[in-house]
Amino acid sequence: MADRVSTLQSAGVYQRSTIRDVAAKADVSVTTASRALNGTGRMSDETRERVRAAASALDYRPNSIARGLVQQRSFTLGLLTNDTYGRFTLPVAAGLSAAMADRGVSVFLSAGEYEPESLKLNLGAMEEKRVDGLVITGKRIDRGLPIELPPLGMPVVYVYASAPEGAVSFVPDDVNAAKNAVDHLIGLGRRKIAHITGPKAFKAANLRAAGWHSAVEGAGLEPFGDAIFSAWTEAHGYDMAHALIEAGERPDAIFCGNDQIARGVIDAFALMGIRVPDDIAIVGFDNWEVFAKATRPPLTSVDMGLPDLGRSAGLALLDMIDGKPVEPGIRQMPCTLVVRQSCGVKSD
Amino acid sequence: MADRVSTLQSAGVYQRSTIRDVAAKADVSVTTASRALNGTGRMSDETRERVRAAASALDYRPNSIARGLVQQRSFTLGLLTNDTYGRFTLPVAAGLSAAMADRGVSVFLSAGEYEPESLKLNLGAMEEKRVDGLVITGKRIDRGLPIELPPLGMPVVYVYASAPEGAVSFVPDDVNAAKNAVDHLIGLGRRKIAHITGPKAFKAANLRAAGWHSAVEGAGLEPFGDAIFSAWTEAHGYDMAHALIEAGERPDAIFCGNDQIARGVIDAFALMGIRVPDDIAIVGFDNWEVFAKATRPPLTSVDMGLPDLGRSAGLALLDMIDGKPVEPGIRQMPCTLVVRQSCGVKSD
DNA sequence: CTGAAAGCGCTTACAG
DNA sequence: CTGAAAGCGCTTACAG
Repeated sequence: MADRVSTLQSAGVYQRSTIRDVAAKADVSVTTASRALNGTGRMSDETRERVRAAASALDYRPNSIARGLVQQRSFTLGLLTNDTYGRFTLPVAAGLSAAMADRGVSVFLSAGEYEPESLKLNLGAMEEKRVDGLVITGKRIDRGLPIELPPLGMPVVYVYASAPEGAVSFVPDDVNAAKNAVDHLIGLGRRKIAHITGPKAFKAANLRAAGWHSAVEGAGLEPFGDAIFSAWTEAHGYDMAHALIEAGERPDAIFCGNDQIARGVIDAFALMGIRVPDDIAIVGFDNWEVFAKATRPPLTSVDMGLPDLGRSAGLALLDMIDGKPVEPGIRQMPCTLVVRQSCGVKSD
Repeated sequence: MADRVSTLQSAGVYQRSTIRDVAAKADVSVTTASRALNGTGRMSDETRERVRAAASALDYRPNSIARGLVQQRSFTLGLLTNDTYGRFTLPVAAGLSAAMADRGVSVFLSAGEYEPESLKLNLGAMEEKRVDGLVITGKRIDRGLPIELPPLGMPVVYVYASAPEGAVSFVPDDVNAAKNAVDHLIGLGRRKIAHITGPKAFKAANLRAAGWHSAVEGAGLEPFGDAIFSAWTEAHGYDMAHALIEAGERPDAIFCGNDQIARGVIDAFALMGIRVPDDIAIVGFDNWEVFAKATRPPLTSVDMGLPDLGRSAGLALLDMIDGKPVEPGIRQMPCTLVVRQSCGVKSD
């Protein structure tokens, strides 16, 4: 049988070489070729090498569809997200997809709103593709899927989304992240630290407020007023900054629940002639660089390490797929504070 | 043979039903079951219905891996992007993935920098998965892949990236989008329209400048100075706004090459006491809502319709996969102007 | 150390 | 209108 040369281009059709071509060229059985290529079985180094050379000469690419059929694994994962906007999903997806690529696993993206209809469509597609597992991610840690997951017969992990009882999930450690950010301000000598954050209905807002509270009390200080629950927007940061200043006594620092609020606060202060950080230090949350780097001065902010969240979730999912025991529950992953100038750190 | 019930959960293993189970339950051959389910072949309505009922009772999901093996199609696409940041990619991916989901096609996401190493890794994975086609996207229309694509034997389309000669590619129609935006300003009575945009090295910046020029000249006006090439950042918008005002005569409108520049300009004007739009109208480009909605006043901006770009690219790719003739070349897709308040339109 | 054969779950000529 | 059989490209008991 003539080799099917992989670069052959007849009638626009590209014929890939198969393991049979490799076996024929190396003059071994298909069985041996398979084992040589996969590093399984025992055989002489010479044989293994001969097979590998043949594969390489033919530019052989194993067909993972065929492999998947017999091994009952597709080496694919599904990623479901409702964060069309991409603020959270793309970093998670990038970390996940990079970690998976190293292990020969590819990730199907299913972006869109979490509407029951489209969700079912996408889940159905992933079931038909026989994905080995599912990563479900969102844009807030207290909202999950709006539908009950049908019994899927595959492992699922949640990232930055609420998960049902007994599931494996990964979220940032909001409380400690907030605590560390506020500790940092305290370490820089700030004593009157206010907190402006998103809506009370968001769990993340409450956790960050708790971290703020705990840092302040841990240092033997009084919280500067109550946490101000508002909305996650610049406009609200702007308005709340005005309200805070008009209320009378000034804080010497504000820990903001996200970068957009921090941005609004800084803009308001600029127009009021309040200097950041000299008069009031500001720290944000998200480390969303288009915002954090664009404020004047650049914003110190908490980085949730979303790529790592995606990576960790993917690795846990792979373990589950391999049948290894994985502890259920919520994993709170550590965040890091990215220090820029808005917090008043001395530059060297 | 007993049906393998799809909800059976033995030793943690979930046994899906196969077409054999469906055939057995409907008391037909596997051949007939296949045809009934796919709507091919001719058979009595009664038979087809009986097969469908059996499939539904067993919660049968066709295994697209098995189907792919015989049909030599995987019903998957690969999406390659270097826009880790996600500004352009996620909208494109969402449009692509939604349009594909309706057709039973799933999309592999490969996000990361365009580093030759990781690119080869990802391409290799997609070849092994036997994707039916590839969508290559980026974050600027004049940069493509840093590696020569090996002969892949599969169709490729480019979106928001530069494409090799003879390829099929989709980009926004920057020239006309800019022209329309400036025409809008002219229609509102503005006569001295300046242009601040990104670096001269970016093709998009030159195209938008050309559109600005053409609109101004088309209306029999003089361009207000040369196009100001700068950088795509707020900081540069801010600085250029200062430079423009200090230079002497004021424009009555500025068309900005992106929303971040527009944001910087508006912020600078706010601090200078220049009123937008009363004194100077501003229009941006990208319609990136976190920016466009956060400026005071909200920003009128060009929307490139990225989801539609992804959608169109996917449909073209599907045609190519089906062997239909697809004209090579660059398709410039129309953009729309989203009117808010910064351009000075009268509110009703 | 190596190979012939069965089989993963489908589709599709081919035959009736 | 319906079915038996071959085959997509692999892996893996089983046998030697």
